[in-house]
Amino acid sequence: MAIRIKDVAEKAGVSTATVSRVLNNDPKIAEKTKKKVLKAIHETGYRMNNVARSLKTSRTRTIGFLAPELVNDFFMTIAQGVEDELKDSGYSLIVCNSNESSHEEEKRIELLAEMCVDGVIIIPSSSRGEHYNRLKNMNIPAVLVDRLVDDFESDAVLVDNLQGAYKAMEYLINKDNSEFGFIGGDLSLSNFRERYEGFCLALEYNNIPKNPDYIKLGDCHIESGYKMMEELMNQPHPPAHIFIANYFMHVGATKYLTSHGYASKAGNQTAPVHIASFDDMTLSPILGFSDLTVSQPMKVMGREAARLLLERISGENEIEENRIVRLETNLVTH
Amino acid sequence: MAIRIKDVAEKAGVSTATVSRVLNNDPKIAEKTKKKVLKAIHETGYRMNNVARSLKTSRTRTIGFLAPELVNDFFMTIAQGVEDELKDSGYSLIVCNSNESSHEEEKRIELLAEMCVDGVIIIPSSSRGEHYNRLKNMNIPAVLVDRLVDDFESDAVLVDNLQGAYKAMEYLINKDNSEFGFIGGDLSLSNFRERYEGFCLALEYNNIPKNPDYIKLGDCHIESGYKMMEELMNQPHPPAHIFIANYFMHVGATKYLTSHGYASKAGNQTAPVHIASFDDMTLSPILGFSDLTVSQPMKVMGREAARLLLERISGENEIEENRIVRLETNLVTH
DNA sequence: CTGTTAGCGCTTTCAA
DNA sequence: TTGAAAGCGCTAACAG
Repeated sequence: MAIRIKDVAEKAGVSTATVSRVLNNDPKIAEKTKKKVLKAIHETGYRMNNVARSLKTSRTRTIGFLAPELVNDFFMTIAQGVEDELKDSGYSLIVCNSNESSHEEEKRIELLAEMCVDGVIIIPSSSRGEHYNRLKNMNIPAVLVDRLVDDFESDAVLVDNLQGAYKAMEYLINKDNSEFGFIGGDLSLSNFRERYEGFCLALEYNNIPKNPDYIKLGDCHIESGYKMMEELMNQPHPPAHIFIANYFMHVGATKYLTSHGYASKAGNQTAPVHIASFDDMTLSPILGFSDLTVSQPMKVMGREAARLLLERISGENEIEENRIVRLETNLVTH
Repeated sequence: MAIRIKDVAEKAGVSTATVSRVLNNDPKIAEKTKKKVLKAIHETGYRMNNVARSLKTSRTRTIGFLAPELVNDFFMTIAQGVEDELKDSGYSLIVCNSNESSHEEEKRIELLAEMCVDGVIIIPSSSRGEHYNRLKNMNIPAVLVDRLVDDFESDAVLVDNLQGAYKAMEYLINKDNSEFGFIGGDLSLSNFRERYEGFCLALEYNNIPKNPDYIKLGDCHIESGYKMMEELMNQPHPPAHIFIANYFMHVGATKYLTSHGYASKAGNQTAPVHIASFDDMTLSPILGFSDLTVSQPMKVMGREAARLLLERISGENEIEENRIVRLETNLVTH
């Protein structure tokens, strides 16, 4: 039905091998033949069948990107970074959704393996990583982004979460060292744990007592942020400053405050709470109650992940050890 | 290197054909043989090579999803809807980014065609659709979502944009029929044009004059929304009510107002402007100055698109005409 | 520089 | 119910 290499060969009066060579930019081909073939390709409207090529070469020139959610600017900005880096490499990205479930994640990985992707970039959906080993068995290189997992070792791109949280806390403490609350995600996830450690360290260093009632752990979603903020504000004496370890929880917390009639900082300084949070997103500037965020270099994270992966795939310099790239965060004031 | 069907066949003491039959749930296979094969599959850790299968069957069981941006909750929620619908069909989704460029879009379509996807769902990046015809040539069914394009006909899933805008305007007008501003995107895009028409119709019907100075057209991004709002507010007599035809422009407009010290509706009604906008997103409730949005059923749009596409792919009932599904919008007050 | 040819791993007639 | 064998469309020795 579709035009095959054979049709082009016949039209150009050459062999299929020659057409294939033209298609693959083989240098040792006569300029004249090349022209002839190119003309035939154009006239027939021939398009490569990548499935056939992949079967032969056992390379698909595709990379899988597995994120816990699609509707998530943080993950998708990282994906965009990956794409940017891949753009000129001839590789294309297959974006998949693990739906925040280890089980779904496992199924997706199987699928990507069956599709014979050349490599995979994963934003882990939990701290469980044992099922990633299927990739190792199949010799498919993987790079983790944002967090590490148990029972699986590979290249990874992370940010300095501890340092980021610490710096933000330092900023808050310098303004006013009263009580500090913390809203965060599951501490079994490496990134959240590190941010919590940064929070604690800053308090310790400044001799500020840590009040357990002020520590609220949820699940890094808007709804959870809302709930955690509610619990915090419903205390007899809520903390004046709150560090939120994740953008979406920050959004949820803001929703709570807004919908309960709290006045934001707009214009006055009588706001009931003062928030600093991890992640600087497009909407961060319009989140009231907050003028400080810890910005992660999302695109760079994606680019780095792609770079590490392409190096593994090309396999030029047999890399033995697992490489962990730690990127710096930036404080952003609004 | 990897285990092939042949290895399994040898282990089980049957032919490759038999293994293949087991793999494909062929009913006419002896229960005993099946058990034997399954055991061998399990013991060898065999995994299907989908590339080889696809070459043979010329079906990849993959669907391409092409959106102008990845970092866009609107597009990604639609993608999520597509995934939801596809979940139990054995098809998987390849999410691609056209980067809001017709040219990139064309390249992506080529790529998807080369990857031999079984169908494509497209959110067009512009009103140009002529390059989509390559899909028709290759007999790859396509479904458009969100907007129509010139020079290409296919199934499509849209919302009733005109009606949505009209309803929102009606709501605003009922509260106070003074001056109305409009901030929107490129009117060559069918969705924005329809929303503009709804805006105009509502004014006409209520005998409210349309002031050309109050009509601002940008490019449906945050920055543009900011700029358009700036232009509106810098007029000697800015309109009191503004309809914004897109969520991201609404965000930008809000950014402008917030960063220029305008007090939002929180608590008082002295806000300088009153905004209604298209799209109801998670953050819509915390956008000040606004208590009304037109909600598009994003997930349903995705599901419908997937449904239409799968019908085309299965090709059971040779559908002749192009089907346009128009979904209703909902007014949401915050 | 170009052609011949042997598969890549799978499915699917056809024959047994 | 199972096996033998012929390809799907492409690439890569190898030979010329």
